[in-house]
Amino acid sequence: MAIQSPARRVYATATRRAILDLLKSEQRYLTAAAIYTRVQEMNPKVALSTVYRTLELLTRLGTISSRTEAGGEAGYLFCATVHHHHAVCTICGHVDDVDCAAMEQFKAALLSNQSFSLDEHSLEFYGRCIRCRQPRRNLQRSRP
Amino acid sequence: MAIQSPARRVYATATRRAILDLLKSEQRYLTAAAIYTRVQEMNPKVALSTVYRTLELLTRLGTISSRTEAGGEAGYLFCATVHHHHAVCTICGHVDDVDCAAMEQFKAALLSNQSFSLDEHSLEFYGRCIRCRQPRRNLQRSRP
DNA sequence: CTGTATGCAAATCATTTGCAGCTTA
DNA sequence: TAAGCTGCAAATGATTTGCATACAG
Repeated sequence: MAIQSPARRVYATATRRAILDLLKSEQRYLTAAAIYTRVQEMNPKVALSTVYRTLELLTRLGTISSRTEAGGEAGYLFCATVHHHHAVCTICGHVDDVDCAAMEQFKAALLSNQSFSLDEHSLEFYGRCIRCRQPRRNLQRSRP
Repeated sequence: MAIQSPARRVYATATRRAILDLLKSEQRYLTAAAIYTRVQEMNPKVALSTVYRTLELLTRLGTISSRTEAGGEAGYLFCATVHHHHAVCTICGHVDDVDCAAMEQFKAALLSNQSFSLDEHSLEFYGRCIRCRQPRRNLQRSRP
């Protein structure tokens, strides 16, 4: 049997709260560096390593998820639900959730077409969100 | 109008051929380090930087595609076709192509449900390929 | 020959880690 | 008061780059 883990306590510090609040409010992927910049506005003494440690903690707790962005940097997103997909706006970066009902269809087809037994899948959509579909009022911003 | 690029010549060297052949034969994602090891068996003098430069070239030419693996390293796969998806065997790493006919369905649903205009999507499947579905004869190998 | 490719070594860049001092519960 | 955090500085590890030399066409 597995050895029982010592049930480590987790403290709610100001920096941790700030990082989580930031990710909650921005509904899009943010890099560690971008988060660091924003959190420094609050407390200039925070260290980048603390940001990384916090992001690692939140990921481990299942509170946020991450993915690798184009340049090789990691992007972090507040997203609590268990399994779902993302619709990522290519203009403002806004992320919405999408369910995956139709996936069962794929699963059956895969099994009969190429005898592939589907266990997991990862799916992400890229396009223009409702606000960015009207050119005039889009939220375009520099992707940090 | 855009400035005409100088149409740089591309040489077919032994190292480049070896890397491409390797990726063609292994139908799964390989890391730069793994490729480097294999290519060294042929010519011990190759440099890791040459491997990276070749992978960058092949990616730019659209001959291979890459993705970020779990540990943060990049994995490279020979895959010439334009748009499709992958069925990745979680046991042996073998990658097969899958088309995405049913995606049009998602597209319509996304547009009507959340006014999201779908331009691109990325989708990857994880499961057991035909050979690994029989426990006796599976091809399990260390994932480089 | 001339433009390209390569090996080598040094430089980057994102991320991680060791440690001593500071905080939270 | 502990058990956990944090800042700082140094260590990693993957990938990139400068440069002088070797090679393909």
